[in-house]
Amino acid sequence: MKDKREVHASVKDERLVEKRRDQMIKGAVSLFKQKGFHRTTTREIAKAAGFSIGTLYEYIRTKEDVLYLVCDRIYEQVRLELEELDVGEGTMESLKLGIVHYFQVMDRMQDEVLVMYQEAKSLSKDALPYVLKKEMEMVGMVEGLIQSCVDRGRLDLDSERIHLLAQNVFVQGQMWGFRRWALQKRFSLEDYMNLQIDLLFAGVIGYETHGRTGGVI
Amino acid sequence: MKDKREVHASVKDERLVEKRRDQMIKGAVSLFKQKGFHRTTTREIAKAAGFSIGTLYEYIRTKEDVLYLVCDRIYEQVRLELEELDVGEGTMESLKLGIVHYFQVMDRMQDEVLVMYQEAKSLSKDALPYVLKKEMEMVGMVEGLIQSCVDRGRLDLDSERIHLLAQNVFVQGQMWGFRRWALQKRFSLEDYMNLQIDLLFAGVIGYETHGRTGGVI
Amino acid sequence: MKDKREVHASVKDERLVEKRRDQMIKGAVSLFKQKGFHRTTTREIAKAAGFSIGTLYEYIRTKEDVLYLVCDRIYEQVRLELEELDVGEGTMESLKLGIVHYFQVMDRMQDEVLVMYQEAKSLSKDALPYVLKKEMEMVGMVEGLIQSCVDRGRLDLDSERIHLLAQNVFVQGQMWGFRRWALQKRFSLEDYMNLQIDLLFAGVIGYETHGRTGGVI
Amino acid sequence: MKDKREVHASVKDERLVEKRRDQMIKGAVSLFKQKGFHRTTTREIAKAAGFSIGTLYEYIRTKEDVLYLVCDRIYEQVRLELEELDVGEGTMESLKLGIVHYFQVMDRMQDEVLVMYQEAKSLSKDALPYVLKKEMEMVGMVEGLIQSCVDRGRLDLDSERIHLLAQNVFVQGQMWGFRRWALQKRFSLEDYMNLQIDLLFAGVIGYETHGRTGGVI
DNA sequence: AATGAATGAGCATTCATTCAT
DNA sequence: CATGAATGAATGCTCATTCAT
Repeated sequence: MKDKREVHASVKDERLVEKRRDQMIKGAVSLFKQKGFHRTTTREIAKAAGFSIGTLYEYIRTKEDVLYLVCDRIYEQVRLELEELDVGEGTMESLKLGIVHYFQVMDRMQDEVLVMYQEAKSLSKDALPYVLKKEMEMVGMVEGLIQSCVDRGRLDLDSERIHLLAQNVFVQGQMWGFRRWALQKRFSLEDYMNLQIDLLFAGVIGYETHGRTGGVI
Repeated sequence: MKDKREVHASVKDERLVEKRRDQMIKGAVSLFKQKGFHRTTTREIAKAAGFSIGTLYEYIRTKEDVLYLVCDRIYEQVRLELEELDVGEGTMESLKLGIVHYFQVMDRMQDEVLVMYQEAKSLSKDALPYVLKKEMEMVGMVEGLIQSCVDRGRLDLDSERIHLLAQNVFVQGQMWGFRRWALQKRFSLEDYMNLQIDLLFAGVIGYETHGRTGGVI
Repeated sequence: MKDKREVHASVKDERLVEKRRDQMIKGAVSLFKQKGFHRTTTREIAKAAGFSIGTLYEYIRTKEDVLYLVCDRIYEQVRLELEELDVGEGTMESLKLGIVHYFQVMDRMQDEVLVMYQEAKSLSKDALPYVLKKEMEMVGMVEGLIQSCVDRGRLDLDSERIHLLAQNVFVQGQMWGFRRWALQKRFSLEDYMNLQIDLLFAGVIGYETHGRTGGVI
Repeated sequence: MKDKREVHASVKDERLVEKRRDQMIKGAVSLFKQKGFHRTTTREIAKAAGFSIGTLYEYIRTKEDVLYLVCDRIYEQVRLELEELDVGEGTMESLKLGIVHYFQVMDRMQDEVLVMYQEAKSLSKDALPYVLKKEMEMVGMVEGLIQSCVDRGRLDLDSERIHLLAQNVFVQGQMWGFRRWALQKRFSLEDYMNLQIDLLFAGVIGYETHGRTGGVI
C-alpha cells in the first residue's frame, strides 16, 4: 500500500497546492470542530479557507477529499510531535516521559483528534485504510517505547501484553480529549497523567514498588 | 434534570407510542449501523420501521429525535444487561466477574455502542446532557463495583483512582468495539478480557500475587 | 427487449403518475422546442409542468428520464396517429393516401419530431435502443404499406428496395420538419406531398425503362 | 450577407490565428463526435488542441464560436471535396457519377456531418444563417448537376422538381450517416448508392407512364 | 391514527470566462 | 502571446417536514 492516497488537484504548481491545502485544512478543521463534517458545507470550507468555491474544487475532487486531507494532516502533525518519542533509551523514566509527552500532545490537539475520531467513519472505503494505517504506526511508536524497556530487562512482558498496553496508552491519550466532559471537570491534565501512569505502571512493575506520593512531572 | 427528555408525539395512546417507537428504533439502529445517522433518511427509517413517513412524524418531531431515542434505548439496553453488576459482593472475584460480564455485553452490543459513539455528537445541545448523564451512570456502576472492593478492604485506592479506573474499564469495554479493526484481528474476546484484567489488576493488587497462567473465565 | 424502459417513480398511484407525467412531458416538449434539452433546466421543466422541483423528482430519477419520456411519448403519439395506416388495402391509391396521411401527421407534429431528432443523441446508451426500436416500428408500418402493394402485384420491388423506399419516405416526412427553413419557404405542404409522391412513384411505376442489372460503380 | 461571420481573435498575426484555429477545430471535431457539443468543455477543447485554456480564449470569444468554426470548417471541407461536382457535363452518366461522388464524401465524413447535424441547433441566431446558407450552396451544387441534365434535354423536370430532387439527394447522402444504425447494418455503401440511384432515376426517366396532372389530395 | 404527495431550501459540483503574471 | 489560477453563477438532485385526505 502506498503511504499516501493522492488527492487530485487541477492546479499544477505543487507549492501552491501545498499552500492552498494548508488554508483549506486549517479552515476545515475549525469548522469540523464546531459542526462536524456533515453539517459543514463546501462553501463554508472555501470561505473559511479564504477563497471561492470554484477555487476549492481546483484542489480537491470531492468534499470527502477534504476530510481525508484533514485526517491525514492531523496524523502527520501528531506524528511529528511524537517523533522524539522514538528515541527512548529503554529506561522506565524515558518511557514515562514519552507517555507524558504523548499525553501533552493529545491535550494540545484534542480538538483535532476529536474531529478525526468522530468523522473518520465518513471516509470512503478507499481512504479509510490509509488513516488506520497511520493510527497503527502511532500505536507502534508507543509499542516501541515499551519494547525497548522490555529489551533492556526493565519490564517483563510478552508481545501480546506489550501490544495491548500500547493500545491502552494510546486510547487513554485520546480519551482525555473525547471524554473531556467527564475527565476534564475532575482532573487537571497533570493529575490525569500522573494517575494514569501510576495505574499503568503499578500493574507492570509491581504493587509494592510504586510510590504513590510523587508525580512524574 | 429530568431523567428523560420527553420526545413529543401527536398520538395520545401511550401503548401505541411505545410500540411504534420500538419499531422505529429497531429499524433506525440497523440503518445507523450500516450508514450512520447522517446518511440515513427519514424515509428509510419509516420504511424500516414498517410504516409511512407521515406516521413516523406522528411519533417524533425531528429526525434528531430518532437519534435521541436510539441513543436512549441503547443505554437502556446496556444498563439492563448490566443491572446484575450492581450486586457485587465486594470480592475481587466478583469484581473480575463484573468486568467480564461488562466486556461480554459490550461485545454483544458493539454495533450499537459504535453507533452511539459516533453519532452522539449530532445530538442537539438539548439532548446531549441526557445521554452523557446515562453514560456517567454506567461508569458509576463500574465505580460501585470497585468501591465495594475498597470498602471491604480488598483494594486500597483513593476516590480519584477509583473513578479513573472505572472510566478506564468502561472505555476498554467500548474500545473492543470501536477499535475492532485493530483488536479483533489480534485477540479473541476471551484473550482480550484476560489480558486487560491482568494488566489492570496486576497494578492494583500487586505484581507478585497475580498468577499470569490462568485466565479469569 | 422489453417494450418500454421503466422510469422509476416514487409515487405509487399509477393514475397520478400518468397525470403528472403528462404535465411534465407537455411542459418539457415546449421547452425543448425553444431551447433544446441541454439548455433547459429541471427547474424550468418543473415550473412548466406546474409543480415544484421536488415533485418533479418524485416522478423521475434523472433529467435524462424526462428526455426519454418525451421521446417515448412523441413516438407513441405519432404511432397512434398512424395506426390506421396499417390497413392499407394494397392498392396504389391506398399507399398514396397512407403516405399523405403520414406526411400530414409529420407536419402537425413537426416540433415534436424536431425535438426528438435533435436530442435523441443525448439519451443514455441505456435508453437509446428503445427509441430506435420504436422508430424501426414506424418504418415498418410504411414498409407494410408498400409490401401489401407488392403482394397484390401492384408494385414489383425486391425486399431491399421495399425497405429502402420505406426509409426514404419516412425520412422525407421528417425532412419536412427538420429542413423547414429550406422547404417550407418554397413549398406548401400540399405541394410538397404531391411532388414527393410524384417523384417517388414515377420511379416505381416507370420501372421497365430502366436497366436494373448493372450498378453505377 | 457576408460570406463568413467573423470570429474575433485577440491575436493579430493572421497566420497564427489560422494555425491555432486549425488545431482547435481538429480537436473540437474529435471531441464533439464522441460527446457532443454540450458535453464537451472548453478545457477539453484547449487540451485537445494542444494549448491552454487561456490561449483558447485568445482565438475565440465564446464556446459557441468553436461550434461555429467547426460547422464552418466541415462545410468547407465537404464543399472542397465536392468542387469537381460542379463540372457536370450534363449527361446522365455524369449526374450519376456526381451523386456517387457525393455519397462517398458523405460516407467518409459521416462523423463530421453527424456532429453538424446534431449540434447546429446550438448555434446562436447570429451564426445559424451562415451555416444554413452554406448548406443551401451545397444543395445548389446538386441542383446544378441536375439542371445541366435538364438543360441538355436529358431530363424533363420543372424547377420545383429539380430543387426537391436535389434536396432529396442531399438528404439521402446525410441519411447514410445519421441513420447509420438502421442503414449500415443492412446495406454496404455500394449497395446503398446503387439502390438509391436506381430508385431515384427509375422515377425520373420512367416518367411518361405517370400522369402528372392530378395531385393526390 | 395513518398515509404519502407536495414542497423548496439547501447542497455538492461544474464550467465558461477573466486577468494578472 | 501564452499561461493557468481564480471566480461564482448556475445546475441537478436530495431530503426533512407538512398537511390534506
